Amino acid sequence: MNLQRPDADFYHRDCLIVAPELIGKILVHRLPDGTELRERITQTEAYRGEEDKACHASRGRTKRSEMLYHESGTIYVYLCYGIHWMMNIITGEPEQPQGVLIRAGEIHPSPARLTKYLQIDKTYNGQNILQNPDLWIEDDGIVCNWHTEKRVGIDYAGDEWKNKYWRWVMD
DNA sequence: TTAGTGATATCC
DNA sequence: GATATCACTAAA
Repeated sequence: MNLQRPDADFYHRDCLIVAPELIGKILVHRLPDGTELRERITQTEAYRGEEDKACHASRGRTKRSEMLYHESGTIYVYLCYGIHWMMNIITGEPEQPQGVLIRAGEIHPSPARLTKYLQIDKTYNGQNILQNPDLWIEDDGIVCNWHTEKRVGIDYAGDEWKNKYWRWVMD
């Protein structure tokens, strides 16, 4: 098997390019006891810039949205509804807030269940996925077909932004 | 359909 | 300091 890991150039592109390319890749988390949890990504969503009303950076740079402005490969994890951890990977240029939400995996088809299984929480917020020895993306060469849909759970963002087909789903 | 849950942003 | 909001899930 020919395993590769996406490098800095992979993430250093627009989120609209990176999001579909993450489909089919495998997210791996190695626990302190050596156990490796892995899950193939089946769904992603792009959040792009301060003008994207659905993006956490739409209200400017805050303590929470800070990570969106960091260099590509930075991991952005935040707590939603008091219970659920959401994991994003930052893409594109620094200072241009954008990222890709890991929305679902093969076994755990929702963002919160995925992070729960992989045991990803705020301790990873702000770390770089290219530099953390215990968390990485693997490419086993499988190419998947996908289609796009509207993003979910962002009714507050207004018609222009909530109707964008910025969600990628594996077929 | 609705409760659960708590950090964050925004308003006094 | 107080309140409203929220990129969700599970149970009913």
